[in-house]
Amino acid sequence: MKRWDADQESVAETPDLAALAALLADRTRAAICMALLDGGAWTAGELAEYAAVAPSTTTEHLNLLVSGGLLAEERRGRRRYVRLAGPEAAETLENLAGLAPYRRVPVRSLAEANHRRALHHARTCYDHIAGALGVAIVEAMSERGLLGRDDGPVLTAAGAAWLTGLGVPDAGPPTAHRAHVRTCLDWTVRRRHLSGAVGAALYRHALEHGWVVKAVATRILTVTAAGRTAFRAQLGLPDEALFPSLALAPPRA
Amino acid sequence: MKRWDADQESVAETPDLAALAALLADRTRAAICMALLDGGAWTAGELAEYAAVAPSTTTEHLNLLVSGGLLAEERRGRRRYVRLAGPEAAETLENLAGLAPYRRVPVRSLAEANHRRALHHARTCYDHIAGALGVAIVEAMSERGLLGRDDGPVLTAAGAAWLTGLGVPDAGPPTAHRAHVRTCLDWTVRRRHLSGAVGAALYRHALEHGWVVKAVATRILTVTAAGRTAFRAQLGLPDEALFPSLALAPPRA
DNA sequence: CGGATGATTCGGTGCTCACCGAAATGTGAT
DNA sequence: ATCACATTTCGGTGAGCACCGAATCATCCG
Repeated sequence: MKRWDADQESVAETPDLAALAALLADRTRAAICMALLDGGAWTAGELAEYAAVAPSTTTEHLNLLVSGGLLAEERRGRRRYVRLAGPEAAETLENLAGLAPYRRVPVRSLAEANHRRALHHARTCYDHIAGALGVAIVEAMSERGLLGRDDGPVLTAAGAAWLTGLGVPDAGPPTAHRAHVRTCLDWTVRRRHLSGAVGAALYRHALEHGWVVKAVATRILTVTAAGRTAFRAQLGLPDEALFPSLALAPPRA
Repeated sequence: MKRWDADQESVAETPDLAALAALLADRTRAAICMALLDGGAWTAGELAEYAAVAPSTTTEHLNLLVSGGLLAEERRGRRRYVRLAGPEAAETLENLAGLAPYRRVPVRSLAEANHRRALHHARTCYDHIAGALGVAIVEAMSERGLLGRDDGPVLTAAGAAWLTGLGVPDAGPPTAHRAHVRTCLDWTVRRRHLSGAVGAALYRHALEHGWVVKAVATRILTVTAAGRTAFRAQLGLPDEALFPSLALAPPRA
C-alpha cells in the first residue's frame, strides 16, 4: 500500500470522451460507421464510393477509426476489409443515432426513395432486426407478456419458453460481455427494437428459417411469404410491419 | 396513401450522428458534460472556472450544447444555470465514456489527488451511485441472487423483495421513458454499476437514510458510519468499498 | 441612483483537419 | 515479366472553429 507522494511525478487517467467523439464528429466518418452497422465487412474502395470521397481520404478516415478502436480491420491481399469492432461499438452507435437530431437530405431518384422505404421497413442493425419490423416485434412481445413491460429489458419466463418453443438456441447463459436482452432506439421509427444476445439469436433464427432474406451489399431485409405466415402466427404482427409498401415516413419530431 | 413522385421536391430524414458527436468532440465541452454528470445545475461561471477557459468561450460552448439538445438551461436573474437535458443524455455520456480510450493527465497537487481518490471511491453519476462503491453494490447484488447473472440487467424476484424490504419505493411501474434496471460502464473501474430507475431509487434511499452524504459542488459521496453498517448488513460489502483510503488506482488497460 | 457582478457580443488570430491529386507501393492475374 | 487494380503516402489548400480580450448588456445590491 503506497502512500501518495507530493514530489513524485504523478498521473491519473480519465476517459477521453472528446477523442472518441471526434472520431464520429465528421460527416464522412459518421456515414462510414452507419454503413458498417449492417454488420458486414466492407472494403476501403466500397466505402470510398459510398461516402463519395477520394480513396486517399478514405484511407485516412479508416486509419483513425481503426486506431481509435471503433473498427476492426483485416487485410487480405490488396484489399482492406473493415467492420465494426464489436457489439459494444454497434450499440453505442445506435444509441447515439437515436439521440441525434435529424437532418433533411434530398432524395435524388426513385431508386433511392425505394431504398429508403425498404430500410425503414426492415433492416439489419449489426446483428439483429431493426426498422418497423423490429419495433413491431418488441411491441408484440410486450403485449403478449414475453418481454417485461414496456421498454424494461426483461425476458419473462413465458418469453423464454416461447423462444425455446421456436427452437431458438438459449443465447447461452448470459455471456460475460454481452447483455442478455437489450433494446436500442431505432433511428427511423424513434422507438425501441430488440438487441442484445436475444435479439441476435432471434435474427439468426429468422434468417435460417427463411422468414427474412438479406440483400447483398445492403442492410435491407425482405420478409418472405413464409416469414409473413410465421410472424402472424407467432406474434400476430399487423400487415404494416410485414409489407414495405405500407411503411410510412417517420413522424415529424 | 400518396405515391412517390419523381418530379416532386423530395427529402428524407437521417439522424445526424456527426452533429451530435461534434458537440462532444471538443475537450472543453466534453469536460463540461462530464462535470454535469453529477446531475446538478451549474452556472456558466462555475463551468468556466472548472474548464479553465474564458467566460466568453464558455458562453459559446453552452449555446452549442443547449441548442444541440444535450443540456437544458434555466435563466434566473443574471445567472444561467445548465444541467443535462435528461436521463438519456446522461446514459449516453456514461456509455460513451466507458468506451472511450484513457488519457493520462498530470496530478498537480495533493488536494487534487485526494479529490481523485474520493471520486474513484464513490460518486454520483447523474442520479445514481458510481465508483468502487457502485460497482461493489452490483457485484454483491449479483452474488446474492438479487440481480440476474453477470451484467444481465434483470432484477430477480428476490431482488424486488429485498428492495421493498428496505423500503425502497418500487420505482413505480416501469415508466414509459426509463428502463427499469440498467447498468452502465463505470469509467474509473471499467466495470458495471447500477443505473436505470432502480439505481436512481436506491441512491435516493441511501441519501435519505444517511448512508451517504453528497459534498456540495462536487459529485463526491462519503459513506457515513451508519452507511457502513447498513451496506455491510444488507450486502456484505467489503471494507475496500467502504473506505476511500483503500480505493486504489484503476487497473491498467 | 451608482457600482459590482454575471453573462454576452464581436472582431481577430492561430491551429487543426478534411479534402484532393499525383505519385508510389504492393498484390493478383495474364 | 507485365499490366491492372486496391490502397497508401505526401504535399498543399481551404474552411471551420476554439480561444481570448475588450466592450456591452442585464441584474442585483447598497
